[in-house]
This record gives sequence, C-alpha cells and structure tokens, in this order.
Amino acid sequence: MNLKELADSLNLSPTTVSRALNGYPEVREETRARVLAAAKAANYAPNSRARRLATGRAMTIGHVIPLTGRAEMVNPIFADFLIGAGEVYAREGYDLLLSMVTDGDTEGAFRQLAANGSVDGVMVQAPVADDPRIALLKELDLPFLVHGRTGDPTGYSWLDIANIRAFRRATDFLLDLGHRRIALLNGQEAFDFAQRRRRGFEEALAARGLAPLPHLMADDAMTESFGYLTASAMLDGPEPPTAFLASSVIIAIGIRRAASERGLRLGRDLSVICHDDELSYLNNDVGGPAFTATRSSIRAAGRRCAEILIELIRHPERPPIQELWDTDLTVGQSTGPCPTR
Amino acid sequence: MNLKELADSLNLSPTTVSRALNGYPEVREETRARVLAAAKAANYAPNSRARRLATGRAMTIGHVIPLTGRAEMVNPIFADFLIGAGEVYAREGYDLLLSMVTDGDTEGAFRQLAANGSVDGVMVQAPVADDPRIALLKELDLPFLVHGRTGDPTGYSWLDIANIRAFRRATDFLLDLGHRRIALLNGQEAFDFAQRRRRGFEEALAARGLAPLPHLMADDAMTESFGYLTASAMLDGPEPPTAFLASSVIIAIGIRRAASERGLRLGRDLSVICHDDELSYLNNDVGGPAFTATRSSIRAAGRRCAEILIELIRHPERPPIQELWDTDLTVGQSTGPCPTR
DNA sequence: TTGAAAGCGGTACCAC
DNA sequence: GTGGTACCGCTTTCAA
Repeated sequence: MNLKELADSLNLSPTTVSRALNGYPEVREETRARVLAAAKAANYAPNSRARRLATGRAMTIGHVIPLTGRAEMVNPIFADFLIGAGEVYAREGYDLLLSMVTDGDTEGAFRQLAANGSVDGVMVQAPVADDPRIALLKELDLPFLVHGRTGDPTGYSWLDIANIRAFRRATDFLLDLGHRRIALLNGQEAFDFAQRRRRGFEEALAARGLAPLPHLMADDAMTESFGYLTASAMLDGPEPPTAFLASSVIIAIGIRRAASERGLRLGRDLSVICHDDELSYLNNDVGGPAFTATRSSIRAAGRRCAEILIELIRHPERPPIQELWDTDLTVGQSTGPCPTR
Repeated sequence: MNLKELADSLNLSPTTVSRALNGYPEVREETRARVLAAAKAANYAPNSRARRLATGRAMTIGHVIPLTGRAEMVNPIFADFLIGAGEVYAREGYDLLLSMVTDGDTEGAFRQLAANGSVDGVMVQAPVADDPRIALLKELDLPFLVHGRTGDPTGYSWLDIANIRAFRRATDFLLDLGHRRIALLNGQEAFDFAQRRRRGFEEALAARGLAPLPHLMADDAMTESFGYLTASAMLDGPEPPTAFLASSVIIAIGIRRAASERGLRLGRDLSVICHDDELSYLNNDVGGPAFTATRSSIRAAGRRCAEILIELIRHPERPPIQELWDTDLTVGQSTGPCPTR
C-alpha cells in the first residue's frame, strides 16, 4: 500500500492525503479524520526511501566508531552513550546509522557519508588534542557535535564534562584522607579528556605543595590488563602507592585483581576510586566510590548530545553550542575507610 | 554534483554514466575510463537516497536492541557482535541501522521498519524459548537471522553456539579436577541459551551419577552484582561450593569480589570458570580459563551472522540456513591449580 | 479546502 | 555502445 493507492481508495488526491497525514493545517478536519482512519486500517506507513528523496533529508544521524584501539566502542561508555542518543533520535524520528571503521580511515567514512548524503549530521567522540575530524567536517559542511573537546575548543559545537574539576576533586578527596603517594592510572593521554584529567590531578597536588610522582603515573588504553599490570608493578616497586585514582572502572577492576593477589584489602590497606563507573553493571564498590560519571550520567550525556545535534541540523546557521557539564560527585559516600597504608 | 550534471560535463547521457559507474559491461572501456576519471575529479558519489528509491533496496540492515533489562546491549557481547557484523556490512555496501527500543515495544519497531522499508533485513538476538519475534518477522516477510535459537528451531534461519556441549565440557573439566559441589550462576533462564547451558551442566553431572544441587544454582541478568550477591550467599551458606561455573565474565568478576572479601584465593581455594569471556578487555584470569566464547569468537559470530543475513536478503526464496558452532575450548590451559577445597 | 503536476536523483527497459 | 524515457513514492509549489 502506497500513498497513491491509499488516495485512490479514498477518492482523494495523493496531495491531500499527504497533507492530512503530515498535519498540514489546510485540510478539513473531517477529511483528515477519514484519511487517518484509512491509513491505520490499511496499516499504511510512508515509504521512507521516497520521503527522503523528496525532502532531501536523510533523517539519519551517523556515529562513526573507529576501531583502531581494541577498547574503543567495546567500552561500555560507548554503549551507554549510544543508548541515550538513540532514545532521542527515536523520539525525534531520526535513524541511527552506526559505522565501524577498522582501518582507521575515519576521514574516508565521513567523506562518504557526506558525499552520498546518507546522514544529516554526525556525532564525534573521543577527540584527540588537535583532532583532524573537526576541520574535515567543517569543510564537508556536515553538521556535527563533538562529545569532548580539542585543545582549541572554539568554532564548533561540543559537550564535555568538566574533567579537570572532577579529577581535582577526586585527588583532594584522597589527599584529605591522608594519602600522599597516589597513583594515577589514566586513559591514553593522546586523547584530550585524559590530558585534562591529568591536569586536574596535578593541580590538586600542587595546591598542597606536592609534586606528582612520575613512577606513579601511567596512561594507556583503558583495559583491565593495563590496570592489573601497572598496579602490580607499582605495588611491587619502591615507594608503592597507598591509593589509586583510575580513569575508568575497567582499570579499577584490574587494580583490584593486583591488590587481591597481594592480600591487600581495599578500603583497609588501599584506596581505589575511579571515574566512568557504572553503578549497576560493573559494581563500583572497589574500595571507594566512583567519583564522577555514572552509567546514567553517560546516558544523559548521550541524550543531550543528540538533542544538540538535532538542533544544529535543523538550524544550520546557528552559532556553535558549547556545554560544560559538571558530573555527579559521589565522593565521600565511601563504603569503607580509606586510610593511608 | 549529481549524475545529470556529471553526464552533461562529459557530453554523455546519464544512462551511460550510470552504466559506466556501476560496472555494466556494455560500456566502451575508453568511455568508462573517462567517466571514472571525471567522477573522481568531481568527487562525485551517487546520492544514496535516490539510488535506494530507484532500486527499491534500502541497502541497510537493522539491529533492534531491546532495553528492557538493564544489561542488554551494554553487555560487551553485544558490542563485539555489532563490530563483527558491521565489518561485513561495510564490505558488502550495507549500512547498519541501530534501533534501541526502551518500552519493550520490539514488535512495533519491526512493524515500523518493515512498513516504511528502511531496512532490507534484521538481526534478531537473544531469543527466548518461544520468541514472538520470529512469527512476526515471517508475517512481515522481512528477511531475518536469529543469533541463537528458540525451543523449536525449525522453519527459520539461525546461527547458534553449542551451549549444551560447552557447558557439559566445562562441568566435566571441574568434575575431573575433583570438584563435587559446583555452583552454576547462569543467565536468565527465560532465554533459550541459558536453558541449554543449564541442560549441559546437568547432563555432565548426571553422567557421573550426581544430582544438581538446587541451592547452588541461580540465574539472573548477567551483572556483577548478581555474581557478587549470589556467590556471597552461597559461600556463607551450608555446603558452600568449591567451584563456580559462570555464564558470563561479568558474573565471574562478581564472584571474584565475593571470594576476595572472604580471603579465598582463586586457583587455590576456589575454582571459577566462565563463558563469554573476553580475553583482552576484561582479563579472564579468574582462577581458571574461560572455556568457550572469547571476544574474537563473538566477533566472528557477528561476521558470520551478517554474511548469512545478506545471503538471505539476496536470495529471499532460499531455504533456511542453520549453523551450530562449537566454540573455542580453552579449558585445560588454566594458569593455576584448581583443587577441591 | 482540494488537485494537477513538476520535481528529488538515480535505475533500467527499450530503441537505435 | 549509447541515449531517450518511464518509473520509484513522496513532497511541494501553483492553480482552481
């Protein structure tokens, strides 16, 4: 059943039926009611391919996930972000096109999407300090929103969480407990977010006149084994840390394993707190609470990002939208003591 | 730049240009070369919306992810499956449409996709014993492939891993080590896969004349807290288990936490092995190896499922394709001893 | 308030 | 080999 057939069955023109279905005001209410009833009875839905061609809009938003590192979208963070964004897309009538790029040819993927017009806009995630995607997307004139920021966060739209502030507070929390040898297990510092986190960490130390200890700082892809191996080495080395600050719950789990193997009890012998936790899926009780982003806040970020992107698509001439989010701070709700070792 | 403009600039008809671009044989090679060169120079790419309308194919495959349980797609398994499938889709020129359904209205989502023709086929995951989606998709005449099986696995295409066999072997492995009180922490047994896993577990016990111990069997959404709470209760209860068989690495992590809190060392005081592990992301060293699906095997399953689905889309009249996969068995490569307690 | 008709940008059949 | 042309199914002027 297509529009023409539906129209014929009603002795109306396709024009009128289309107008009735799309809520145009110039249709007599009685006619609209008839059309709506018939459409429902016939289980009619407009052909999206035809509609997209006619309107010139794809009604689709692209998420391009680079699979260079092994931990990219597998990261539960990505999944939750997708869920949040997907919710909004569905509500607003947009489809979500997920494009996985293995060979690192993100640029080619964007060019493709822009050239054949299969999306109206794209979401950009995990930007590096000077991310080439931004210049490219501007050149392609494809609406986009960055989740995160680059080193120069001007001239484009983004939503980011206040990473510096979050890590400063987390570090303060550990310092207040009396810790002096705090290890930072960070995400890859090629990414902007990791750079900011480190800055927050160092600022908190500096505020108390402390210098960061190089042997207690590491960054890498946020995997369990990174946490495990690095924590093992640090705990076995000279001047072991009495507390860990992890950039992700996955890393914290690795730390937990290293601690467990050495007979160290979290919350008694060692403090571990982490960012990007997810309270229900991987329980955050790792000897201290997650201190910032939780699963629901990641989802909320996804929702808000989607809303902004849709706004940008609908109003292409709009000036950039930039939002800095302060994340939920659950520090202080520790389930147990976190003493100095 | 569209086809007509490109054709004009070459003094050719759109027909010829289209044929040249799409590799039709009746084009003179010299002409084809000219067209290809011009297309590349002009950075021309055919408008996908127009092409989709003209061909009647969406060149898109839908994955509908129900978000009823909190652990659905957040499960890393889903992500890896998506990655594998996405690889194949990209190679074959298909887009991946990801549709998240929150209110449990999966049926509505499928009807929608079918009615407006935005996908050529859909992937079905995590079927329950008598899954209503299968009848629905048949009725809608939408090509689909089920990852998993229902109770009656006839009349439709599916790819499943040999869950019964896998769990029988895993249980045998623990029995061979001398364990007699083995706990099964399973996924929700409403899902077909969990029922099969349990059957494998019970078959292995029965083969040695052992009866399953009801107080050592539990099933639920595969979360860390399920593993933690259940293992805690079992370990503190009468006749505690000496080994755990977990349906997912996430559950195993929870078990590990419970064990750690009680001062139990894995591989010494307690054995824990799990299915659906992922060797690099969340390290599987939980006092015993993962015994079946690894991250790469999940990805491979995604790839194969995509291939089959595309085959079904291209040949709608094809009889059902059904594949049973035996998973990688890494049991026996334990990193440490797994004695009876 | 309704309808006729011209696109949207390709594909594919049929002539030449 | 190449070109003319009728679709694909809907939206959107423009007229009535």
